[in-house]
Amino acid sequence: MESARQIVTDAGFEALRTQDVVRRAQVAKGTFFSHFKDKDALMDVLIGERLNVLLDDMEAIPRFDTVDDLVAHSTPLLQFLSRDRFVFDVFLRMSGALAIEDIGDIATAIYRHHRILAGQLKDSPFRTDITTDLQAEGVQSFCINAVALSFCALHTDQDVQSRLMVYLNAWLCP
Amino acid sequence: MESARQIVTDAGFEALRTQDVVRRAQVAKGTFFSHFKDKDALMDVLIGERLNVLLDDMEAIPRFDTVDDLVAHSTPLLQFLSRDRFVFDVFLRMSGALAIEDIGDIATAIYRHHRILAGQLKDSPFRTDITTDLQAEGVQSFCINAVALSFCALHTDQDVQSRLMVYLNAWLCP
DNA sequence: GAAAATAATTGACCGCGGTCAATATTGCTG
DNA sequence: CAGCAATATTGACCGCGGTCAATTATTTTC
Repeated sequence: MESARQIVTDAGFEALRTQDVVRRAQVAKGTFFSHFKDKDALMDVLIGERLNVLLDDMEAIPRFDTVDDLVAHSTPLLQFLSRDRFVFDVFLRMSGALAIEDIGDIATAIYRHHRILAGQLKDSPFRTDITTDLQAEGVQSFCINAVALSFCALHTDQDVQSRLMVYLNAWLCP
Repeated sequence: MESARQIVTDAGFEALRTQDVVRRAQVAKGTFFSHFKDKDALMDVLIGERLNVLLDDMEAIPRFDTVDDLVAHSTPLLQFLSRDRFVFDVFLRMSGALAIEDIGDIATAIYRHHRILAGQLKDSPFRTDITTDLQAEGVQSFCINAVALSFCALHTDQDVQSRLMVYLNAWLCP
């Protein structure tokens, strides 16, 4: 883990090679794969811990007074995901899991994000015709969509935040 | 292309190997990669043509009278995407492109889907406080989200359609 | 403390995507 | 048709993720 973190710091997520990790950690390749199912599993942990740091900050917020407020407090997460296409791809790939036993850190972080959002939305002055759980699911869906479009050459007219703002105004204050 | 289609028909998208494609097509590996940037580019065409068949059907619909109607007519697309995890991963990966010149068939199909939806929503009896363009973007976002959750072991309580129904009722008829 | 059972580690090896210098084919021109 | 340029094709080769039988280390048992 320490070797992997160092490589990511030095050269970025995309440049990480299992060979380099094991060389740095002074172990054999097989040892790596006895600890991690595959390379994605390592990425899952690496990205998961980054997400959890950002979620720690987010958890401290009691509620959102406005949509602007929500978007502002979501910015660190959005920026982390939209900074690196490779990271976003791993994020999408690991966001769900076919079997309970391989639910990883990213998927867990997404549930945590959902719980945090739902809690905060409970005390926020938005629409009341749907549950805060559903509101939170929608917010997450729109966050992903906004980040995804930020990577698309045909959608360079808006940045992630302003796109999310439009979505969430329509979603939370119809 | 013909070789690739045959392999997919016989063994599925995930089992496709460039080696097998070139062997079947009686050409060398290098020839394949002079026609396609990488394997994903081939997948993009293969999946893109499937999507366009489904969109052809969808285009024939004039409008949606209810959310149920919209969901019902979206079912073929949803089922295609949620049938095969590998296909959905490629779909997500190819859904945007960093540069205009590598916008592929899947990304193009997504724009087509958006245009079709926006056109149909124009004549549909849903909310009028936001543009049909924005409505369509939201519908797409929720479709992706519903499919993504269908692959997640923690969300087996609902099927894709009923999940989408909940989303779209909240989105289009607030 | 020796022997047996269990667990951890190793690195040669494989499969597959992708590259590229060499070679063959085609098209063009006088 | 010869000669040249442009284009298409080839397959040996590379990098990297992942496997697994063999080996070494650790724990358990009597």
